[in-house]
Parts: sequence; C-alpha cells; structure tokens
Amino acid sequence: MAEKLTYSIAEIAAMCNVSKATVSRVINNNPQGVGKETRARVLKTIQQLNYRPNALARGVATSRSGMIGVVVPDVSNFFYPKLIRGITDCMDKKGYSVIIGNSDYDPKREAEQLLSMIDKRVDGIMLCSGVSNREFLSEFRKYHVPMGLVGRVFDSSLSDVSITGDNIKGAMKSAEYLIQSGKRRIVYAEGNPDISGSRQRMEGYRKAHEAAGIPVHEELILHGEYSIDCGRYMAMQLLENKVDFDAIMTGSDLIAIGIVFQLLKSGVRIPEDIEVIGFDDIELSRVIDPPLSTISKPHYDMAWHVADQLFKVIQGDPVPLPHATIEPQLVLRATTKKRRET
Amino acid sequence: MAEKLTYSIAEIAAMCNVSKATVSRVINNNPQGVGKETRARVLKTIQQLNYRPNALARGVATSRSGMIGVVVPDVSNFFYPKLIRGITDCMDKKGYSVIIGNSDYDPKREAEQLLSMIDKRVDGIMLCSGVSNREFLSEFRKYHVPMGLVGRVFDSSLSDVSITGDNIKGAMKSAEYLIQSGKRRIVYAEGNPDISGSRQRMEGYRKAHEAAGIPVHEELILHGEYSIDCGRYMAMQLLENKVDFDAIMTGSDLIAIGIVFQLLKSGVRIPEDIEVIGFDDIELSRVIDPPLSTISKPHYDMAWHVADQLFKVIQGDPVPLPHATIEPQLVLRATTKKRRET
DNA sequence: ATGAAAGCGCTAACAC
DNA sequence: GTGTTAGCGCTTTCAT
Repeated sequence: MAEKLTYSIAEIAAMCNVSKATVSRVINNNPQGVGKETRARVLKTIQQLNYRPNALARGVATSRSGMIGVVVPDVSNFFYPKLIRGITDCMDKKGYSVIIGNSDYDPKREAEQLLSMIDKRVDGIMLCSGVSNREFLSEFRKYHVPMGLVGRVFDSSLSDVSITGDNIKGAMKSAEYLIQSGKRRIVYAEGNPDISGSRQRMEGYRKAHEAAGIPVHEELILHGEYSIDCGRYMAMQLLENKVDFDAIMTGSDLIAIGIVFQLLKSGVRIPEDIEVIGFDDIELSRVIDPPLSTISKPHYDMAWHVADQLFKVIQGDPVPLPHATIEPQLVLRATTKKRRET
Repeated sequence: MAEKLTYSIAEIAAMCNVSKATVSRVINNNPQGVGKETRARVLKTIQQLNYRPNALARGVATSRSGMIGVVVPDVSNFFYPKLIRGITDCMDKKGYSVIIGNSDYDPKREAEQLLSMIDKRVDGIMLCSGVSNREFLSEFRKYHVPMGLVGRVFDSSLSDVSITGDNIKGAMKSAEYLIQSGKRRIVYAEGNPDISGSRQRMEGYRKAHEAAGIPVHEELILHGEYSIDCGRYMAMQLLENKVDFDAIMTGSDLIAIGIVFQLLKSGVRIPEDIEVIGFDDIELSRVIDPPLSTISKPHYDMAWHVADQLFKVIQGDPVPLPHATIEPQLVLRATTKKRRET
C-alpha cells in the first residue's frame, strides 16, 4: 500500500514512538537494549511498511559496504563463470554482495574497474587472472583494500591472499606423459605469450624435454589466443605446412578443443594418430565428444577458498597460509591412448 | 605515500583552504562556480592524495547509488554469461556498476537476491529468466525500482522494460521444418515444464502438429533439466526403450548437445538417420562438432537493449517501446540435412 | 566565485 | 531498556 520508495529509520521510530537508536537495535538484531514488547511493535511496523534498511547509509556510518568486487578478463569466456560462481557462493553465505567487472585483458580497463570498486568502497577485491603490472598493483595497495588473487602470483606484498595452479609442474606433467609415451615431436600450442601463466607453462614444456634429454624444436611452438577458433586455425596450419609432429599439448583447453575438432574433421584419428592434452579442465572439456585429456585444477574450489580467506582478512582474523599454490593433475580422457599405469 | 585508506572531501578542503562545497564542485566537474585557479589547486591535491570520492556517501546524499542489480539463475550455466556481458558492457558505458546474484531457479533465493539489491539501493534491476510468480513480483514493485526483464513476459505492469524471444513461434519453426521434411514422430525434449518458456515452446510444438494435421504422440514428449548430461540420459532412454522416432527437437541447446553426442556414440548417424534441432543458440552450439542446428536469438544484443532501455527509465527519459518480443530464427547447421529452400 | 549549513539514513558512544 | 547526540562523507540550497 506504500506510496513511498522506502522508509527511513526515523519514520519507523516516529510511528512507534521510540527513538531511532531503538529501531537501529531492532534491525540489527541487537539482543541487548530493547524490550520484548517494544521490539515486537517495531518489528511489526517494519513488516507492514516493507521497510528495508539502507545499506549505503549503513556503509558510510560503519565504513563497511558489505560488497566485494570481482574483476575477471571476461565473464563470457568459458573459463570464468565457474570461478565467479565459487566466489559468489562463498560471499553469499557471508552476506556479501558481489560487484563484477570485465577487463578484457586490458590493464587500463582493469585499473578502471579496480578504481571504480574503490569508489564503491568494497570491503575486498578478488582479482582473477589480472593483467596489471606490479607497479600499478603496488600503487593500488595504497588504498588498503583486502585483495585476493586467483590464478596469478606476485610477491606476497601485492595481495593479502592468493591461489594459483603450478603452471610449470602442470605443463611438465603433460610433456612428461607424452615423452614417456615415446613422443619426440610434441607441438606446444599456447595463447598470449606475454601472460605470466603462458611463460610458466612454456618453461614446464622445456624443462620436461631437458630432463628427458630430448631437444625442443622451436617450430613446434605456436602462439595465438585462448579460443576454440584459434585452435582450429592452428590445426589447419600444422596440416597445411605439413609439420612433422606426433602429439600436441596446449596452454588452454579452448585451443585444444579447436585443434581436436579440426584434426578430426581432417581425418586425423585421435588418439590413435595424434594424442592431445589441454590445460585447465574447463567444464566444456568434460562434456564434449571426445572428452579432452587435460591438466586439471579445481577452479570452483580454488575460487571459493580464496574468497573465504579474503573474508578472514576483512574480519581481521588470522590467515595462516595466505598464499597457496596447488599442483594440477593430469586427467586422462579420450584424446590420449589408454595405457598401463607407470 | 599515504597512510590513510582514503581521504574525505573535508580534508581536501582544509588542505586547500576552500570549503567542502568547492571541492564537491570540482570532483563533480561542475563547470560553474569555481575559479580556474582554485580548481587547479584542488585538482592537484586530489591527484597527490589519490583521493577517490565515496560513492556510498554520494549515494545517500543523492539517492542514486550508481549500481544496478542483475539476477540470473546461474552465472556458470552456459546460457547466461553472454547475457551478463551484454548488460555489463552497456552499463559500464553509462558509468554504472553491476551487482550480480544467482537464484538457482529457486523463487526463494531469487527473492533474497532481489531484496538484497533493494537494500543496496540499486538504481535498477535486470531480472533474467526470473522464476518469481507474479504475486511476488507485483509485491516487489512497491519498491519502485526500475525493472528490466529478459527472457520472460508478464503483464507489462510487472516490469518497466522487457524483451523476450517468441518461444511459441520458435518451437513452431523447428517443428514445421521437421514436419515438412516428412518427419512424423518428432521427439520433444524439454527441461523444467513449470517454467513459462517451456510451456510456450510446448505449445509451439503442438500447434505445428495441429496445423499440419498430424497427431502428437505423448510418449515422445520428454522432460528433464537444462543440461548436457540430461540430454545424454534422454538419448539413452530413447534407445533403450526402443522408442520409435524420426527426429528430435529440444527446448534447450544443452539438452540437444547431450542427445547428439550420445546418439553419435551409439552409432546413430546425424543427420542421416536422425535430425536434431536445439533451442537458444548458445555459443557452445556453434563451436562443437557437429555444429548444432538450432533456434537462434541474439542474446547479447537483447540483453544490451533491455539494459539500455532500463537506463532510460532510470533517467526518466521516455521509452517508446518498452516491451519487445523478437522472433527467433532457425539456424541450420550440421545436425539437420541439407535440403533445398522451400 | 565561494562558503555556511542543513540534511541524506544510519551507527555508536554515552547518558539516564 | 531507551533516548540523545554526534558523526560518517557527500550534495545542495541559499547567502555573500
């Protein structure tokens, strides 16, 4: 029946013949300091009027907004939704709202998003696959906002909590597996080489070769972008240029999926002729046909974990292990041959 | 060098020997009322101190938060990220931040998200594939928050702007195409039958049959959930129960994709033996192999459009055509046979 | 061009 | 148990 947008604590107070303080106590479920009977009366008119406390006002009064910011490169990239869900699920449980922003891998946009969140006085920020350089990030720390990083490491001063997959080990596992299977000309297909993760995986690829005492052929190293279409294109190039290769590993499932589809289309049999191993284990990889063998990290859980840690930081609780790195697992599905356990 | 989290307008004012009002004028780029020289001075210390205006305080003063809320069933469902991107891209351009919430198709959770956004005093709400009943929605309208609906229609009083694909026509196109191809036993695989979109598509399926004067076989109508795994299961059931069918249409691409993969795996040839048509045209459908024939709506653009309209509502600008319904297109890819245009 | 002051809706001492 | 009061950081009207 209300004709107003929303009532204020003062109006409620007036209607109940109590002070604003009392109403405040009631809406905050403050057990102390308000009589059973008064509380009931206040509660009732709050109910009737559909009163909703103003979180903004509360925010300026307490300097805690009840919101946290999440910035990702692109919500609509297959990789990020699961991450976001991990964060929102965790924060939901804590009573926090989540503001989201896309950077499109552009440091300038990332900075804008971050700053806009500062303006909103978010209580914490989760930065996923950030592209900012350490100079900016260290500048940014001046705002003293609790900061969680997922998918990227820096010196620990640049974030309060973080988690990251061990890209080097992940890529090594992939390469080692293929090498042990007898492969000697393994294509390595990666996305943007400027991203730290790319460089680390590349390092893993090289290390595995080195350890096995077999040479790396530079012409087998491909760079493009993190997309299925790019994978398709890479596969076409490999075939067209009659490149000599006996296996493929990638820095991203999307690339691997594109490669698999394109190779299959060209009559290459997978895994009989060529084995392919992706990286990331996005949901898509499990549901496509053939299911992709890949390097797996528990994204959802990782994101949840950092969000949970970030919450502790916000609360001022101690966080014993703020910076975790988790070792990815090789998941063998249908794009690699079945073989006995070593 | 700052040791504070953030400065206030008062501090800036003091340091510059001006009043808060002047600083306020400067940070709001108010062209009037502040001398060139004073403005420069204020701007300089703002710069030096990395001052950032407090959007919360601004919000309580102006009763405009600069945020809009978006609620979807599940960010990590393949269907929603593109929608969200359309909204965030549009709102970003307007200078708005976006708060996001998941409902998991649960009216209770949806209500909680909506209410939480009211608390945050969002300037508008975009509800995607909402599951609230009209009672709640009409109750909710009491808060007078500009509301945009995407993917669902109600009487126009329940939202300020909306867009929706014509589910009936979409399903009819699908069914008509198959019928004209000579199919007489078309499986219809749908998700949750309680969702309005499901019912509408079902209606399209029946109407097409009716118009063609061919009977609907109830045993060909399947219900489950909107997922690939469910599609797989449905396909197995069809085969196991030796159901007699000659084509399949679905209410969701995810279901169709699951069906296609499973059928292929069981040796059914697609499209030679069985043709399959999905619904929605999510990105996934284009990139998998075989690419899925489906009913297409431009999600990203639809979302952007409603967001843009919502912005107008917020501004108080007139919105000539607040409620749009767009006709989906049949997109023929590899899960239907090539045939001459009719 | 600039300032003083009231007010937005709430919280948090402190007093009674 | 309840009220008073002084902020929180900003905008905005009205003087000057």
